[in-house]
Amino acid sequence: MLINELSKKTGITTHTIRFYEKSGLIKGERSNTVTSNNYFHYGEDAVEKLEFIKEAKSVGFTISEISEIIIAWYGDKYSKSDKLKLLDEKLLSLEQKIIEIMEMKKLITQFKKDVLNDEC
Amino acid sequence: MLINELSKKTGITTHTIRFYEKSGLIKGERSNTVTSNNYFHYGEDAVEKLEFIKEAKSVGFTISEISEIIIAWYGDKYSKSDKLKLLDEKLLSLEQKIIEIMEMKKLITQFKKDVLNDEC
DNA sequence: TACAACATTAGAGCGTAGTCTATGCTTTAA
DNA sequence: TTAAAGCATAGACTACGCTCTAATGTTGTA
Repeated sequence: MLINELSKKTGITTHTIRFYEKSGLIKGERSNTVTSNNYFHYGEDAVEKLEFIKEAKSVGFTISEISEIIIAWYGDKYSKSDKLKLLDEKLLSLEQKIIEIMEMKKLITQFKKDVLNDEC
Repeated sequence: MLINELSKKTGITTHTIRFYEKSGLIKGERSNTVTSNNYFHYGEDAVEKLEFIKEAKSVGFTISEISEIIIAWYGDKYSKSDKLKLLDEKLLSLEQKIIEIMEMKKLITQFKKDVLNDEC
């Protein structure tokens, strides 16, 4: 599919898709049969990756972290054990985020008590 | 205390403290007895707020969200019930973040399985 | 064949959250 | 008393993650 269709399928603008492509998160391919243009073609993997990027962004991963995960997931740059190591690190960082959020919940719950008791 | 001491106590640079002050997150006071300078003085509340800001940032709250929370916590701009409502909203958004992180954990765990099974 | 719709690249602009520099005044310690 | 350290303000600069514009070429439908 071309970029416009990819955009419609994912709800991500073509501008942003191109930005992600420049950032190395996804990769379109030029047809080796068509020579009249230099349009990029995308497969279902691009849809999958873009959906992943949306979710990964919402949990606070940066573009470069997302890039690492995608390379560990799809790429052939790392060895199997390196991929697993990287993914485990990301799982750990997610655990850490949950802990921090729990602590923040406690804090805000305490703020609520303070408000109720007129302590500030 | 003056800004330098506040900085040392919290580990936040004076530049960033001033940035937070401009953003309305903390507020120093000028002494009404000293007239030879216009230095800002900070109390323990500033330390408390800055520590909170650090934690709130790490869970992904923006400056303007943090500002809202601090106003609900310390300020007298909102009514009691408005404060509680705002804090409850923030608690809900934290619950939502946890759910998203759980989903991301599932995804990455699946990626690990894919890697192990050479499925990508 | 005209023209709208879509493709590409390069590069400018923007909001957020700092980070740093310059300038000038004040305080403090030698 | 003088030099170093600290304080204030204004404004420039930076990184990240987009977002948009301009210029130009291609495709598809009336």
